[in-house]
Amino acid sequence: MLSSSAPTSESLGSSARRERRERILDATIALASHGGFDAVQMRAVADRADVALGTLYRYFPSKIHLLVAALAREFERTESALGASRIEGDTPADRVVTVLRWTTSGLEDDPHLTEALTRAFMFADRSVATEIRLVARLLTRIVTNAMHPDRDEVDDEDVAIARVVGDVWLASLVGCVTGRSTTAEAVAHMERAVRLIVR
Amino acid sequence: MLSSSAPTSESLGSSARRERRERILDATIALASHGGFDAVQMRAVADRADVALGTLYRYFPSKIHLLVAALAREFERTESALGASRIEGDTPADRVVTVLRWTTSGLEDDPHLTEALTRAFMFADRSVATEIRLVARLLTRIVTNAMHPDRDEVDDEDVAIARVVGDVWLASLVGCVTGRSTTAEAVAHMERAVRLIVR
DNA sequence: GACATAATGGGAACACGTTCCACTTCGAGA
DNA sequence: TCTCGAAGTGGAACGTGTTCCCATTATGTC
Repeated sequence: MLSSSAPTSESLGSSARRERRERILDATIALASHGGFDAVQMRAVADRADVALGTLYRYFPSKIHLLVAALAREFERTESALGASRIEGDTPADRVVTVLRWTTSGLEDDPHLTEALTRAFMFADRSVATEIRLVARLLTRIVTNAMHPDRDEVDDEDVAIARVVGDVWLASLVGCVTGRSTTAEAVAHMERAVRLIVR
Repeated sequence: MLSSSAPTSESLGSSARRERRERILDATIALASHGGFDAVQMRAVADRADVALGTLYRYFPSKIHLLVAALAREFERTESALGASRIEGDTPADRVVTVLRWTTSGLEDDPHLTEALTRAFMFADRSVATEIRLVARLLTRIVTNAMHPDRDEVDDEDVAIARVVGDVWLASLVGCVTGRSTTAEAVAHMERAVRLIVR
């Protein structure tokens, strides 16, 4: 348990463990991408990642944990991709819209994946609180960063605004996934909401 | 199928059918209220409503349909309860906050029920679109009505605002259910959001 | 190198949502 | 009243998430 390397953050243990974890998440994304939430079957993930079912459950205690962890990894990648480039737009609202568009287009390229990750996020219960919080924090940070790319610190008000934007974003995703609205409608709704909220 | 009475709206058929439907929804609410989403087990619902499992599935093609239908019924009752009384508050924002508080307190009295209904709503997929749309419409109408209790017609802008409020409300519910925030925090967040959005 | 401990593999078993089927009951029209 | 089709009953059976068990393999210690 308390082995050598711990360069990142958590007690992820050895590199073999980390590799296996990555393999599992890769398999999850691949299956989700192909057939959505229902296609992410635990036995299929285990097969594809070349681990036993019991091992999969040792890494991720439920299908929801697994999918939310996959979502968190995607978000981390999105954030670092965004961090690298300047965000287009003159006003905070413009930049937020840009970021949301960018993120959303990434998602609409892969509707199955979006469906799987969104539904997992929405279906999660308290036992997934840690992972959920991680995702929520990432989302808020992405938005506040779009609002004030230069600032390192943001005030309370900005966080509240960013959370509202995040709420609308999630609700819009749910709207798409549940077939209540098309992607275009969802994007339009988000834009309108941002113009209402951010200034 | 095309029997006698159809006094309300849909093709609900005979009164025996309607009674059975009500009994099923009652059983659903009772079980959800007691033990949340997981306690709403189809066999248990069928037992409690005194119908066979197959009959239950004839009325509601899945657990999610069942729970979303129950949510819709609760919303309809909420709306008619609200419609009866004047809403306190001098400004649109105040009235919206009042309504949300009222609705939310109703829900927080019964956290299990809230959890069950919220998770069902969030987990729904396209096949539940009809019921989902019904709930969304009710929610929007409740908010727009709070904004303009006197008006019968509302403009496009108001609907957009109401939808954002609804989004925040749903996201806040999810936040509670997933243990990301306490009820008090959720209410505070909603209030702040409404002040930002409605004027 | 031998050992203790933890991690993994393989697979059976269980729970609950869902489907299916054979049989019975109900209700409306001849 | 009789008949026929629709609706309901009871229960078996299937799929998938989840748990459990134990033999096997890695990992770190002496």
